[in-house]
Amino acid sequence: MDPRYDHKIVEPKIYKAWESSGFFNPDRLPTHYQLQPKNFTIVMPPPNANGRLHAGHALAMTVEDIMVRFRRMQGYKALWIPGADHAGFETQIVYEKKLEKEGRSRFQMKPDELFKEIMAFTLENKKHMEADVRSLGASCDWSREKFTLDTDVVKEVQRTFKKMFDDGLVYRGKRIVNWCIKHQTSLSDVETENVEEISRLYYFKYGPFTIATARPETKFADKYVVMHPDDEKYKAWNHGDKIEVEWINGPIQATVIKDPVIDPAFGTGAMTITPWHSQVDFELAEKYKLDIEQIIDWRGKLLPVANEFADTKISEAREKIVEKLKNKGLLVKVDDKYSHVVKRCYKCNTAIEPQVKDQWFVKMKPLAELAIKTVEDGKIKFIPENYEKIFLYWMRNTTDWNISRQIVWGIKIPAKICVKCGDGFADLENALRACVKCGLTGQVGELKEDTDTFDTWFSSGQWPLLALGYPAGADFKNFYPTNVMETGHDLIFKWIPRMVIFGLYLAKQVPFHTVYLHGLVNDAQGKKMSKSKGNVVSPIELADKYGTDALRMSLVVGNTPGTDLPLLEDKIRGYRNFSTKVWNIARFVLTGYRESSVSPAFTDEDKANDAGLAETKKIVTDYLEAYDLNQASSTIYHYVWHTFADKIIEAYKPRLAATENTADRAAAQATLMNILRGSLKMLHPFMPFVTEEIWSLMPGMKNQLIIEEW
RNA sequence: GCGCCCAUAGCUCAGUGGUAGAGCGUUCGAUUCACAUUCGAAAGGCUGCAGGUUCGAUCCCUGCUGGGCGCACCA
Repeated sequence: MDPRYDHKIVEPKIYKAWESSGFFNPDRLPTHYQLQPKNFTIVMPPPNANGRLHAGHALAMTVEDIMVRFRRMQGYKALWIPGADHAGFETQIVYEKKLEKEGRSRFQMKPDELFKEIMAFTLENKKHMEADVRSLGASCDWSREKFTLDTDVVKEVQRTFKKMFDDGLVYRGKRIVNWCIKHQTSLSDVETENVEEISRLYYFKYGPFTIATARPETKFADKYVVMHPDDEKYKAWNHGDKIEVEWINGPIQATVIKDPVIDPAFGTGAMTITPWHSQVDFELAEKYKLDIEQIIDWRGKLLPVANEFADTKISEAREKIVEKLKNKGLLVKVDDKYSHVVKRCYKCNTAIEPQVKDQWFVKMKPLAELAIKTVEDGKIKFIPENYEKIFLYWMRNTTDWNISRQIVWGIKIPAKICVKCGDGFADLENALRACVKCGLTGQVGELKEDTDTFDTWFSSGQWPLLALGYPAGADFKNFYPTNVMETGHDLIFKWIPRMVIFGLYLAKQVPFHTVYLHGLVNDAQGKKMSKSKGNVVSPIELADKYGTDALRMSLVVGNTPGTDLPLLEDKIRGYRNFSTKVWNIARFVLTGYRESSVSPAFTDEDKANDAGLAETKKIVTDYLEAYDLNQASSTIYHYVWHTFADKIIEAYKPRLAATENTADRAAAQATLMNILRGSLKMLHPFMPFVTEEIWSLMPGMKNQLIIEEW
């Protein structure tokens, strides 16, 4: 054996050997595995095809690989399906930046051309992502790899839409959406960030009232003034009263609305509403069937209703409008320390402009109820447990889900929209020619194709089904429901609920029995890694420096699910030393190894040490079965280093020093070999490379360690 | 405002109803030995604060203080 373990040479060699042996594919496992009736399945959360893996992926790959390798060695038909995510909005933004650099813009391109370009770009980059997954030692079945824009995936996602449309679970509706004026698309709530801001709160005279607003630029068409029904200050007015008001662009007639959503203690207790650009206002408008009018266009500029301010950006218009109101004597006061929360685009940080738009929505209530019941019945186990509470809390407070996106890089919504009445219809076969709804009233509604694409989570929510070939695929029959969904705890809202819902809705069964949520990997200071902060550490570079095994150990030892962890280089170095230790243990045991014809005479010490190994294995197995990777890995680590190396080997040195092949020497040697074998097996899921390499150097080993019996 | 989590060694974090552990760091010693090092030893903790349950609480409960995160809002 080489005096030093060189991971740079060994790792690629070993991974290649695993791939060519075919054991990542459960169908190609040796015979005794085929007899094992139990499956173990994990569907990999597909990494973005466009990017390299980050530290969070490294943790995910490590955790999932440990689970899969453990079960494979136990004799399960272990299936881990890799995937690649087209990552809709994310990727389109990356590509738009590229276009920007080249002096182009997506708004000057034909949608299908843009789509083709992004596809080529994505498929080209996908190789790098896959290489990263391999370098982390992931024992996933590449022959089953799925891309989220594979033809069958696209077709099935569209079929789901049709089914939901037929079942009345999706509807076309005018609703407030989160509109990003930069990206020219609506965003779901999880794609926006709430940022606390200090702004000015302006108080204006509005007829007999004083109203407060942070957004004077939206107020041109405000013609409803709202107050709480029980507010003593305003008891002189009744719901529906008409009043004459001198307003920004002259006198208008306003209507009094009384509604309990108003907080009498905020501002003056009276406000005017702008239903097109505010969620609450929109809801009021719906409730009382009020007129709604768009004030700000899709690019964030004022519309002609603003008269002389038309075509001005809202940020520029604000102070000018305040100035005008001040000159008209309508400005009462300004509070410049008003703290409130503003929604921003999670990608470009642009302030979200609430807009009313015709979009497709998923009716969440009945689906959420399905999910709640299933989880309450204990059909899905959360690790750590408290995430069940978070899941339920979110599911109980969910609102309808806007699934329309105005970007090309995604799965097209197979629908037709009526030009006349604005209603929409699912249309998979491109068969609809005229509006059904208008047809009922004897009119002809011309239809146009919906050019929008699905929110990425609409398709990724179906991923466990799609990756297994739902509904007709053999894998779906054999491997659904999967055992574990392992992903970051930040996806407890974004992804997990949608997968549960689609699983229950489409397959009538949970998509997975266990949800394992790992923490987020931060930098050494515990700060979130981000490109803008420049503190991103590549797991691939660290693995290159210290070995993948060392990186993997550092990510699981002392780390608990659900808790964020810092990526500490010192810690990785510590486990690099451990892999060196393992290598040297093997060197010591194997280089002194001599074939012996003498039958060994085992001592009490030997028996005690064999028993110690068995006991350790039992403990580790129990931990692994409970998905406690921290305890499992810590236990092995201490056993191998501080029991096997420090105590047992030291104690056996005199017995091995015998020059003759005595029965005692044979016993000592056999015992050490047995403990080495057992240790390598236990370590293999955690440190697959160094253990497999040592295993190949052991005398009389026919199989790869990856398929050795646990 | 609502919800969730955390508080343990210098740092980063585990853990358990029976007066606490790891990695890194620190100190001392050993090392021609399988060891890009390793081995042996040591120092270091009123387990955030105050109550309660218990024979016994770091662990379970309540409150408080201090942090983190998520959600939702009021113009």
